[in-house]
Amino acid sequence: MARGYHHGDLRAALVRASLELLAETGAFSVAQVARRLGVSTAAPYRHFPDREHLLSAVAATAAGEMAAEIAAAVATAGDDPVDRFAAAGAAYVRYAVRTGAGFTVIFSTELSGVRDETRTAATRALMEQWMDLITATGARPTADSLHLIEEQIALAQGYTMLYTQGFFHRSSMPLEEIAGRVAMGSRRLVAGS
Amino acid sequence: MARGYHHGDLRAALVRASLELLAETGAFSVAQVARRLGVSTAAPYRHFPDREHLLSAVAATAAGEMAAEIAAAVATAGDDPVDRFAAAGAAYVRYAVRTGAGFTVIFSTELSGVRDETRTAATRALMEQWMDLITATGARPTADSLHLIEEQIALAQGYTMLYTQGFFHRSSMPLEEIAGRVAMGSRRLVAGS
DNA sequence: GTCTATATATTGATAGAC
DNA sequence: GTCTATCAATATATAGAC
Repeated sequence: MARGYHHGDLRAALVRASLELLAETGAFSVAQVARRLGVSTAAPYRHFPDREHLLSAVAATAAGEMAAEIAAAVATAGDDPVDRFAAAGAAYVRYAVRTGAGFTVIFSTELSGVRDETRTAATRALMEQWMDLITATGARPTADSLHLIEEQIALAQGYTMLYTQGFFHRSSMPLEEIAGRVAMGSRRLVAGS
Repeated sequence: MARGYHHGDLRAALVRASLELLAETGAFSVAQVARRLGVSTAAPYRHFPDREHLLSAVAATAAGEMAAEIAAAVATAGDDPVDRFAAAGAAYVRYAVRTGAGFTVIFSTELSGVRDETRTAATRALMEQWMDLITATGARPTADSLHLIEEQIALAQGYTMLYTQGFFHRSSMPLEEIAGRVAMGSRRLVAGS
């Protein structure tokens, strides 16, 4: 990837490289993403009008991937609605830690001014899928389920942040242990509601 | 605060202004803090060797203030250990939202290279105070209490982030409602452990 | 102890060559 | 569709005047 690098699909490569950058540094800049691909800092602006629109495409991709990973985790979790709900929480933290693109990216305030139909469709699908897991546990459709999803997301995102911020000693605390904690906490939340 | 502004205690003022900046923007830069006080961008470097040491002083102050607010909230919560534990969670989210200086600032990875005795003492005192609340609930000293404090912090920090990121509609969701959710969630965590 | 001025780096973004 | 070159903004940090 030295010089004069030409891409078949730079647009998609920019999104992928953005996710890598987020995973490794937690930060995002158009210039760094371009450098990572060996293209000039001007190249991204042929595919996205500005930084926020690239970030929006990243959020859309992350929302889709996260939804897919949650669906896969839920599928192997059996039939018990609580098991499935807990598996979704664990899948969230795995994806968010691995990619650096949790809800802080997917629902970033920086994106509020960007109209992006692909992104809104992806985030809507993600939330609807999640909601279905909750109503399956027997929570009443509106009030209960909204509280429950908020609590689970808060717990999962909180663990994600504590983990990525180094609040836990990562050597003695593998990611799977965090995932297990979130699954366990999710069960308690359902039981208590 | 126009020009030629002279300070009695610029060092303390820099810390305060940093907390204001974090509260308002969620970001931090030495230059913005200096501008906010009407001093040159060079002035802070007479009081702190670099950006990270100022940030460390901010973290130390935040840890002390948060500990004081938690102590005050716990004192008015009565004698029941679970009530007191729940009050601590609510106090955390109030402080973190209001100041922008939750655990992401107090335990920021950017500070790992800064040796600052004042900060480490403040953070140690904060955590010990918090631990005392948990052991009072009857949790076993080591394993249980560590899990419980982590879960509560994750829940509280997760709600803080969802709130500040605008995931909730702030108009229909006042801070006190978030504080109440965290208190309720804390009770469930204790009950389930 | 604060100022002005400056060095250096990085960012987002644009103009114009190829 | 990508490049080189460039601009304006902002950042951290330092040197030297007052």
